Amino acid sequence: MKLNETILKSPGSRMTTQRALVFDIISRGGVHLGADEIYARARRKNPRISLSTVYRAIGKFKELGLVVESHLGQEHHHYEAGRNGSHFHLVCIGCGSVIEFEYPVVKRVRDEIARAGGFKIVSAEMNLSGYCPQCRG
Amino acid sequence: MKLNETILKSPGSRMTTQRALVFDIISRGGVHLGADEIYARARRKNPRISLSTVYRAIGKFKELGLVVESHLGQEHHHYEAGRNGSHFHLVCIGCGSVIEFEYPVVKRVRDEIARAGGFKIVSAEMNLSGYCPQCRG
DNA sequence: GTCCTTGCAAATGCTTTGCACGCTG
DNA sequence: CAGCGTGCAAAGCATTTGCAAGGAC
Repeated sequence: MKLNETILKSPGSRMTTQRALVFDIISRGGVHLGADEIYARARRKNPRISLSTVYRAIGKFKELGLVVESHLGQEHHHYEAGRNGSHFHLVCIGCGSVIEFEYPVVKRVRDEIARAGGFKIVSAEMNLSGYCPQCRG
Repeated sequence: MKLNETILKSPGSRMTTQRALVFDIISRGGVHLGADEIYARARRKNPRISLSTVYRAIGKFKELGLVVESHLGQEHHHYEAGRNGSHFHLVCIGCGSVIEFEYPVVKRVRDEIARAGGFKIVSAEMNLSGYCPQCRG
């Protein structure tokens, strides 16, 4: 598990059961979880955990690069554990399911843009929305 | 101007001075404007306009496809007038400026994904963040 | 004249913060 | 045992909504 190492390396950060729990949930969550869902699942293991702790844990993980935030739909944020930006999301307008695509296009664009404009790209996000095979028609 | 025709064509929608004003501001706003900025500019022309009217106007324009909403940064939404999804945004983490790129990649991905997965893509958005030539180093 | 739109104020939903106590390193 | 992390409650923002009055067609 990467959490322990990373947290302990970062000066002034401590390892707690709450953080371990939140990180575990985000890592396992195949789908992209919202803060509320992470909170709900966390309470099943630790009923005393608070929503602010969930948010603060997520914030720390983002800061350490362990978790990536994405903006699916127009609603709240979604989180997923350590990936390196070469995939993107496809949200079905019909059923709300999120399909994840691995695709080198993000990296490709990244390189081309960086070369063309002198930009240093730090992160890339791509979101498509439409209808999945079941929902279209 | 496309606003009049489009509004009048759509059944049960009416043309008002407030809507004209809001649409004009979004159209001219070279940068991508947030609701608060649109509101601020609108008040300079019409001090009695309310923020809810701005939001409702934007909502109507989105519905009619006249305006596109994007999620730059993690903050609030930004709006821009009628484009056809073949461009994307690059946000500088240093100075906050938004650079807009025309690039056929979105269309390309769209077609490939649609073919591969049986998806019908309705809209696509791509956001990159990083450092512009002035801010990096 | 009908009924869509506006303005105001209050409500909502997600996220953040202040503060005293608890626990990690 | 110093100081970061937690829980609770309350605050903060962007956005939405209810309602009566106003305006477009």
